[in-house]
Amino acid sequence: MNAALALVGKGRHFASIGIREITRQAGVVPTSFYRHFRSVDDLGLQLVDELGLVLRRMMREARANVLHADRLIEESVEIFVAHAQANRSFFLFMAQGLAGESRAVQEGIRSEMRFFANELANDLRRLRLLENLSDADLDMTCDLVVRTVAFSLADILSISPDDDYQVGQVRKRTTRFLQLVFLGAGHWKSG
Amino acid sequence: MNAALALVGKGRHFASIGIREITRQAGVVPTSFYRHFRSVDDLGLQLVDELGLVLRRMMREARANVLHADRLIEESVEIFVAHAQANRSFFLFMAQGLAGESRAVQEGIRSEMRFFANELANDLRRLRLLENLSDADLDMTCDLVVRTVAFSLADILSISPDDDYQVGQVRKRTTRFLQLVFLGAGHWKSG
DNA sequence: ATCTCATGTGTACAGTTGTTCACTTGTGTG
DNA sequence: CACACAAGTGAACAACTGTACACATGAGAT
Repeated sequence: MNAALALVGKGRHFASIGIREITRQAGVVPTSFYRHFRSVDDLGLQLVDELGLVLRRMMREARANVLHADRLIEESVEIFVAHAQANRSFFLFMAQGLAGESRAVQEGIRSEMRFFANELANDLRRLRLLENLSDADLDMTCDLVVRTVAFSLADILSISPDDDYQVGQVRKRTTRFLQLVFLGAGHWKSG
Repeated sequence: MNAALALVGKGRHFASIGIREITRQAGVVPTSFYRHFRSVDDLGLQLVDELGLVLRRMMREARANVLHADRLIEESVEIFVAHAQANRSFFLFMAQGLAGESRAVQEGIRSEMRFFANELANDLRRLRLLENLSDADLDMTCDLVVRTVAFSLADILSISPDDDYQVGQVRKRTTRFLQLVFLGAGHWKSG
């Protein structure tokens, strides 16, 4: 799995990676692959599971470190960007998988995003934010938030992590996007 | 190019398609490929150009047919969904290319999206909508709108075009997303 | 001390890939 | 009519692919 991720991190697309390539990167003979996975798609599914762990770690850190309610968005975006850079290959895999070749992987990633959106909705309820929204509308808003952040992934991953200026730009833009969405949500009248 | 699109439409990922596969689908001998393209990436770039035409046609139709300013969002979404279904393979290619393997294709698609966002901003200015926004903030808003719509692509493309119920759901959700964004934009104070 | 079993190895095979080269063929232009 | 030329052909190549099978090895349990 690390080998596959490494290849993705080097710019390859998951859909174009083969068994031999993976085992070569892992420093192991091709036949060994079958000791662990039925196919490359199977490996992909297990990667999705691990991606879930990465996302959960990120959420936990966000919950622990976002202290000032008034800077909630900025700080969350900052944590997100930091995690995206620290787990570059994982998030590359995620971005690829969303429109990937394996229906199962696609569905898995989407399911992780739904989970993430649900958790976000719960957090907002707990913080007593956006109480003007019905449950369905809150879910809708969180869905939009998660999508927006996910799209920023593409921005982050396509620039160099060292380019502080560009990273700052992405961070600023993502923050504005979310502020806009929350502003809209604050004025939304459910029903 | 049609052959490549057809393969994408059948569920293959562009990054995993080879020359022989394309020519086989086209009913032509592999060597013929080189008469037209330097490489598969080259073909991808030309597909991006054609994608640009598709998008422009869509914009033109939207401008011609969106009559009632108060139903602007709904009607635009409807036209978008219709085009996404009518050009399924093209939009699949677009979704794949966003996180694809070829940097050039990636950049091309992004550039098309920027163009689209700019045109949208111009239209809104012409319609005297969102006049409370500075130019930069209007651009930002349009960027968010285009991203949101692009993400809905993934939803549309992953369901069957015949499943009217699901298509309706996607249409409704996308409309809500955009209403939320525009509501936020309407209350946004530039500067 | 022996057995089990997860992991890895080596060899093999048939099928596929990208690319090359010299060739045919049809079509429009001078 | 002759010619140029864009488009397609067929054979060939070495490199690579997925997968099968029998075999090695080392660690933990009995």
